[in-house]
Amino acid sequence: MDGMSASSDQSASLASALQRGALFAANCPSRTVFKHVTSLWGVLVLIVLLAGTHRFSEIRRKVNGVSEKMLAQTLQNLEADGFVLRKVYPVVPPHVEYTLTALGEETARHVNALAELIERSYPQIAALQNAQQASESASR
Amino acid sequence: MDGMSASSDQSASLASALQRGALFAANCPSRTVFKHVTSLWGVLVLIVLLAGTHRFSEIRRKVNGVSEKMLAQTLQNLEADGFVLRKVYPVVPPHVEYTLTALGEETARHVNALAELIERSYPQIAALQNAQQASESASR
DNA sequence: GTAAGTACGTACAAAAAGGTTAGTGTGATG
DNA sequence: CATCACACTAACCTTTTTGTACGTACTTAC
Repeated sequence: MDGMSASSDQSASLASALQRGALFAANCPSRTVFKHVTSLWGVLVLIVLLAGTHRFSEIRRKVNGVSEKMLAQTLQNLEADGFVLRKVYPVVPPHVEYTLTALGEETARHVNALAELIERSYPQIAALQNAQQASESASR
Repeated sequence: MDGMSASSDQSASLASALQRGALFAANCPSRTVFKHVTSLWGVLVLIVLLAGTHRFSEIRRKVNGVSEKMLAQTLQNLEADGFVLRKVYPVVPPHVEYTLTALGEETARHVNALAELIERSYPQIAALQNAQQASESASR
């Protein structure tokens, strides 16, 4: 899928940019969806749900550091975008279950792969950052 | 005021959750790296650079809507994390080129796959959202 | 000589994200 | 009988992120 040289013509690059999708358009609604799934909490929720159906507080316990407010908001976004399914059991202590939809599962797998890649390469990244800091302070 | 006791109590559940990485730990540095690559501008820059080496203003023209400041910041982050390589030609009108590193290319491919998935499924998502809005206003 | 382009840095303002606290209503647990 | 757990919501406040405007040092084009 290469063959596209770095073109300097603006209309050509714009056309190719828009061909591949709307994400490159300035005020495009799919950017919002994208932010939902790539936000830190969105990512972690998706990965947790990849392991199966969870209740609200189960997710909260697994995703360390998320507040109830943020978790609720994240789940609402993911539900509205069709990534997770929310099932409410009308019992007296509330019981709500969250499950990935088919689209959510596919998305979560991509997200998980990306997360795993970054986690695996993090030691290397950290080493690089230390080296850069060292050379910076040496040049000063 | 909780969470500090987590280091001993939740360590068991943390261990299982964290087996595949540190992203689930509350204040883990790899979350920062993750945010760099999954931020909207980070994503779009990575995808643009997947097509090859670009100059600063070439990227700026392709990523519609990004300000110079944000683009500079994004590129600095991606460079510090080892995803992009910055090459400066010390000529009088400044000339700087940005290229993906090997790690950056692998990351960008993942990111691109995720972006393409979301773009492809966006029509479906938008339809769902319209349907949900319709049913909401009907129930009122 | 005036304007535009290049690759940023900086100061300030606006906006968004996120945290904290409190509250809901019942039911089980101590 | 008091507290906790559940699954949130609302109000309020702080922190972080992002945008805007401007400056730089120089060159090329008009």
